[in-house]
Amino acid sequence: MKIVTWNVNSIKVRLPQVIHWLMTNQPDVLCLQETKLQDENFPLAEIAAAGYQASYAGQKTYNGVAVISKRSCGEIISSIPDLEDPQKRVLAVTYGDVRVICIYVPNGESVESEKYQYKMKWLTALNLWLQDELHKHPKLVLLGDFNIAPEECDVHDPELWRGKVLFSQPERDAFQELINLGLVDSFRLFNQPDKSYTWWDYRMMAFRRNIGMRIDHILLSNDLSKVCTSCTIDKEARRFERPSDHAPVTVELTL
DNA sequence: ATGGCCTTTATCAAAGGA
Repeated sequence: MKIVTWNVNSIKVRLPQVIHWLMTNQPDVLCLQETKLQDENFPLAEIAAAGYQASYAGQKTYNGVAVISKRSCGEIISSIPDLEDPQKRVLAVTYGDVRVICIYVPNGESVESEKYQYKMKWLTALNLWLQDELHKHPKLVLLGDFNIAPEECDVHDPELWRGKVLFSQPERDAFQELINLGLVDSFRLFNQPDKSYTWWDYRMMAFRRNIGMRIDHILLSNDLSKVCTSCTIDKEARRFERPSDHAPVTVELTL
């Protein structure tokens, strides 16, 4: 089973790339963030023509998540219970006994901003909800754009980013608290190239200079980490014409 | 080096992203 996360930064603009990527890579499940469309505008027909189904929770202009898959899913949840939040950032679906939770964690803007407070509150609510989800679903995948670089090696210049949003200690602690629930960062189960990142700023020729951060993650419950055979970042997608600023991340599970 | 780019909605820029 091949499961992928990709922040596409507008499904409308990136649709040709998403279709191309689906046809080329044939994942079982592709989770998208920042679709930036209302549900009535979701390009279901084009995705169906590629042989896939889709569930989605979108809004105008901002945020929005979707899960595209070959199989139909059950048990959909599109918000964190017990969190009052109009922003569309969560989509949980089930395939057999595998729970897939696609998330788009708030960016936070800067550590001084109200958006940072919202981010931290959001992460606390996510953690509480995940405790329940893990009890209900021992085979669980939590994946998406976390907007957190967990370790020094996940940042091109840790000294420059120390204490800054995406790499501040409270955010890194919140990430660790998710790990402490019994989740594993699948990327670090395997030897990886140095300076592996999933996001590069559009500016400053950042991609060409590999000035990036690893902020998109696939966390696996213990049951699934045992059957994980790879986790890879597809840098080729960042080289596409008119690319997203994020690259897709893929895990393979022997299920 | 604090900004350069991209997307959206809406004008003759602004907001948000990370």
